[in-house]
Amino acid sequence: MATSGYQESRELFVRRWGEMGATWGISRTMAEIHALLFTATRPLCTDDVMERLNISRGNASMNLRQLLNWGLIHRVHSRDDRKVYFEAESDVWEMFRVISRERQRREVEPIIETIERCHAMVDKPSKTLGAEEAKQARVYARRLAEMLDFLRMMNTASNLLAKAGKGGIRRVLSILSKAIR
Amino acid sequence: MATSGYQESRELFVRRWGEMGATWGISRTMAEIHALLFTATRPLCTDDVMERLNISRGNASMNLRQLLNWGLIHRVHSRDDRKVYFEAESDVWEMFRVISRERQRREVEPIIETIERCHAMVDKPSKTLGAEEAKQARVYARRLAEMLDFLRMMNTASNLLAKAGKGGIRRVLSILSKAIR
DNA sequence: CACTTTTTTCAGAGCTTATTGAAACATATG
DNA sequence: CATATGTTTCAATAAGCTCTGAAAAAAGTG
Repeated sequence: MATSGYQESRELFVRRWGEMGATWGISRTMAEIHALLFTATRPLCTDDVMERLNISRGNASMNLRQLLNWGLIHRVHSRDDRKVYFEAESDVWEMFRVISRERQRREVEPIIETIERCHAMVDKPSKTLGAEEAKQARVYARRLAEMLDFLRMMNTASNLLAKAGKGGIRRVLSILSKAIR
Repeated sequence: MATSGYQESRELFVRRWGEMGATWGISRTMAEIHALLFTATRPLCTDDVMERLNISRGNASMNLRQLLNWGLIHRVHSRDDRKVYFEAESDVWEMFRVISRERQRREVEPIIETIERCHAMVDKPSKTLGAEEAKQARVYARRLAEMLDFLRMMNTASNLLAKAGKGGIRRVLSILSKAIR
């Protein structure tokens, strides 16, 4: 196949999206598959993905599953054959909502729980500590409390955004831009 | 040293913060050093960091420098000796501002540039494309445009927040929570 | 239910990234 | 400016993460 500007552009996008994913803690291949499906005009099957990205069946399967788990892509069944096809969420706002909700659930909420536990461990003044150490413990406890406060607020904000949907997010950003300057 | 609840709690926090960093594309050690300094009640020197985290001098030096580059920690000079001490930004809101600004600058802005380039490559209808492919290219171009629109808006929002500072962020979140429900 | 097609799993290979430790480089001191 | 103290660099190594490929499992078909 001759490389048209279209194909060339798409390849560039897929590669670059993969690199970005990598710096955000998403495996390069998973991000590439996502980019491939996001820029596809029809659902692709596992073999399509394998061929376009030059990856093994196992790798494709694993990463497709992860993308399904994230809710970033969906299964589509064809009438013609018995393969499973995949399709990405194409609305970028919805995509953002899904990602931020999932990261919140998987990574932020667990760290909040940990910090709560850490805070509980130093909450009541201990008799086993010297005066100096007790003072340090209080400073430490206050910082944890501030971090908790912050993370909980982010959690709330994220939930609100998730509820708000596309229109809501746009509205918020517009309010935001006026409210600040 | 007997492990007080304080020390135990702090170790847990440092470990957990490191793990979280890792899932967000920040090296475990860098995040651990950051947590250690964030929870410290006095500035620490390289040897303190090495000892507390059981890491080599080179590793400590490299990661401390990276944290300095991010603007998450600062050098402090002691009168007593000629060592350099390090201190973390202790205001979580400021910390968040720094991180989001840096990620924007390092990772989001470059991907915006790439997508602009990708979009330019398929902007004008090509004569080398068949009718079917031209149609696909148009769908693709539209998706890129939507993505660009979204990322630019995020960029704007992030810049606004950066300008707004702590008070501003709080205010925005409060507006946000009212504006949505 | 026997057979075909498609998908998933996972142990080992391969690759990327992080870490060490020692040498080179800075900087302060008398 | 010689020496001591502290910091950075970087090649070699280690650790961790990703990918492959083939075998097992699952799903579809007549």
